[in-house]
Amino acid sequence: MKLVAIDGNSIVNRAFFGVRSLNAADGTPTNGVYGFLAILGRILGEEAPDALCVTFDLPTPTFRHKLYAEYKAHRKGMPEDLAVQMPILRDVLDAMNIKRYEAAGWEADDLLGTLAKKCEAEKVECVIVTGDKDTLQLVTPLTRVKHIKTKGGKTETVNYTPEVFEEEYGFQPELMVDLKALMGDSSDNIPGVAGVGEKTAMDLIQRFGRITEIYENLETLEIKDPVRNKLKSDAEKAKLSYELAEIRTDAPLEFILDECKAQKPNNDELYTLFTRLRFNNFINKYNLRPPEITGGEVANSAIVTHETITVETPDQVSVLMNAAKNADFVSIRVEPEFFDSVAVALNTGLYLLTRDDTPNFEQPLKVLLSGEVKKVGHDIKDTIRTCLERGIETGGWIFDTALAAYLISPTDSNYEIANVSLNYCGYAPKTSSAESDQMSLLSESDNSKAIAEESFSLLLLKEKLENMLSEKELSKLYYEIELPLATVLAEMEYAGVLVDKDALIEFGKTLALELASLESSIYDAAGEEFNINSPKQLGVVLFEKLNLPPPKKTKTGYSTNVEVLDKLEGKHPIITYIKNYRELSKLKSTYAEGLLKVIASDGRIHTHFQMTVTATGRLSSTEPNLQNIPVRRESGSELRKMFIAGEGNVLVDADYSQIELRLLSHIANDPVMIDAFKNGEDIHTVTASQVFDLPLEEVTPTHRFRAKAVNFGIVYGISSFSLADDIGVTTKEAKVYIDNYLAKYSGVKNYMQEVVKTATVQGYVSTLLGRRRNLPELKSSNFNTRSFGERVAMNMPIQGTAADIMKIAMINVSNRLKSENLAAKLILQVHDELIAECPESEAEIVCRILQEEMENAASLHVPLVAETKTGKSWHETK
DNA sequence: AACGTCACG
DNA sequence: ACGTACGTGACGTTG
Repeated sequence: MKLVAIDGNSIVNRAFFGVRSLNAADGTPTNGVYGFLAILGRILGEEAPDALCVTFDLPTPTFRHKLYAEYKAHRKGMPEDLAVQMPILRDVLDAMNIKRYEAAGWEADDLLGTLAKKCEAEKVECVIVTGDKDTLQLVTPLTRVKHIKTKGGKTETVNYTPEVFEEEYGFQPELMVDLKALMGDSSDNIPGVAGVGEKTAMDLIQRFGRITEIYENLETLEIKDPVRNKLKSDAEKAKLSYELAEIRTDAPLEFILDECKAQKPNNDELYTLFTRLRFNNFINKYNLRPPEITGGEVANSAIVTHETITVETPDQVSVLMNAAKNADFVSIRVEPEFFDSVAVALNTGLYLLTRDDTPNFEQPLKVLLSGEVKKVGHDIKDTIRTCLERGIETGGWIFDTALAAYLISPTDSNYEIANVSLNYCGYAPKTSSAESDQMSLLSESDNSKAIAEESFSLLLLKEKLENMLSEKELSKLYYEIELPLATVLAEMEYAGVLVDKDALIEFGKTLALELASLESSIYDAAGEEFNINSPKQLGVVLFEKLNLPPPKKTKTGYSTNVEVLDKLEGKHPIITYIKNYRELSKLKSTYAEGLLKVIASDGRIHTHFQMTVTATGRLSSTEPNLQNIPVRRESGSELRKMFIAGEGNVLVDADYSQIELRLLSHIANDPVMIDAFKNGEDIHTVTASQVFDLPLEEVTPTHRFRAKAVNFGIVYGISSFSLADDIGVTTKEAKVYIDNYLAKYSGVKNYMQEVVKTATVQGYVSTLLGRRRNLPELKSSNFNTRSFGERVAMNMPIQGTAADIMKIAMINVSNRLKSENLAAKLILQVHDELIAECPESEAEIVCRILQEEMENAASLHVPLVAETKTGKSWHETK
């Protein structure tokens, strides 16, 4: 029989300092709880105990040593960020059904001592898990102390058995109290004997044992007189220190081994907690399932029971269709893959239509998806795209719960129905997507049940989220930008981009040949064969075998990234080969081969634009990512020749010129910068002339290059170190540039200060259009975290406003193309660049539309400028 | 799954 | 003294 007793305070403290900053959805710090659970998992794996408990100090302890209360009072208080996590940890442990021990006025060490003693009495093995060494005095053959320490981000454990202890200290564990009595412990405010430190104390204990022995024979001991005198004058202190250091074993706790024995966690409570804390990996680890809806929880809703009615007769169909058409709105979920079932929730009931059960299924399905029925969906862009692919006309989408949840809190990690529902309505439906891994194992009826549950929860969510949007003044942004954009994006994805498949295959082959040749050159130069793609192996070859000087290290070893290689170039021929190899191998794997895999049967690539991913409001692109197709280097732009227009078509490419800096000038209301843009000047040259105090015509390319880096740096929330690193000057020099910049652009300086200040007070930043990002980081006690928050506060309004403006432009372009009956279609967006494909005959008008709509998407203190170009390939438009 | 690397704005 | 720019996604290696 084995009990593991965890020193809760000590372990959570260690976890708090060892785990990077983490936050729950509402910004509450959670890293201590997270780390605690990680350590707990590890312990359980190592020890496989029969029973488990955790001890805690109570928040307001009354000290048992009244005389020395002042010592304890000095003890450093817990950081606020950790203190708020303590009740959460208690809740988590309770939900896990793990026994907690705490007693007013008793410290964790005493509780552990008491537990250990009771175990001894029952001949139960006891493992004390702790992060400090105070409890080592408890070690016996039956009681072991598992000491956890963090070393360079990794946690190490030492198991103190009596043998291990004696090996390290040279005396028996029970003498630990005596040691402390002599040497003291500042962290526990044990005074000890003045002038006696660890060395002397160890020596005394090793030679003479107990302090009682030492004091009884003080005059005759073989020790130096100064030590003897110190011991003599602090005899009283030593005695008191002994009492302080001795862990008591008589705490009033009722230890019942059975209560500590392994019990199942409370699924519903733990799932709810972990979701709130955003501990998704623990949800998986403990196999937790979303709580199921019970009658009681939904009693307040319009639907008292959420029993699903399967629509099976023509009569039922027509009744439902009438109700749906006349309702203010319904909510809807469609089985995503085959559209084989659709669930509709109304205020009057929850209905399921399936291809198998519902007569003439396609007909009601089409009506429900059409503009005739006003409806709420979740991730409607996806549904709309599927409708387009299946030739189903669609419209009437008045709300998207995923988009709403994103606007309310854009930093959440996922917006699946179960999560959103749990966050905002307090329960989670059984979902189809959350169990996607087991999708194939789900029977058809389970799947249908899932979408029915989902549609039901959307109904509840809509009301809640709509209120929150309006509270946070996000409604305009939501209804005028995000919601209409979903349709535009669905159409863009559906249109896709044509690629020259044969050319791409050829490109891949050419790359393969060049790579093979580089590979043998590299092996020759290295004198051995190794995996060039492994940074680890490459590091060994470069810095150990070839003895090149390693300029930089990463956490795990040598850094071999391109900056490092640049510094090494010329020192050995292998470097150039490796740089070329890296460049080509990236092209081959990510682009040549990667893109080939996703060319659809129509010869086009249909990316997925994600609307709920970025913290700033930008889109992202996946499967494949078409927003990071190479362009900067020669070899990469080759690739853009393969992104082409269809037969008789051209690509029209429009991009904003310096949109972020223009927005900075506007938002900061900086007269110098605004002037520069109004006069149509080159902003980097102007900045160079400001920073280096030169007339415009004396600005050299180097000046301009550095000024450009400063401009970027300002937008990102600059630091002199990084700027220096970026442009290769000293930190000191970089600082001069920045100071000059801020002196000349005083509006910018002022804005940067103000935005951080306001964000700290409000807890969020926002764009011109009202998009928000919460910034719990600004309240962090950690310097790095806080600095990060400050940079984000400076950057998000700029990047985010640019994203908002581009979204407006996209909606307006899309509308114009339709209202002017053009065949042109938008096909891509790359943050500040918008690409359409159209018949050659439309090229001119489409250019004009793109330019006009992009430039007129917002009215600022400076003009917005968009430049357009036409070509048969993406390469030609550059 | 985490890391290092590198592609883009 | 800290550790260093904002926002993304994909790939290959490694533990």
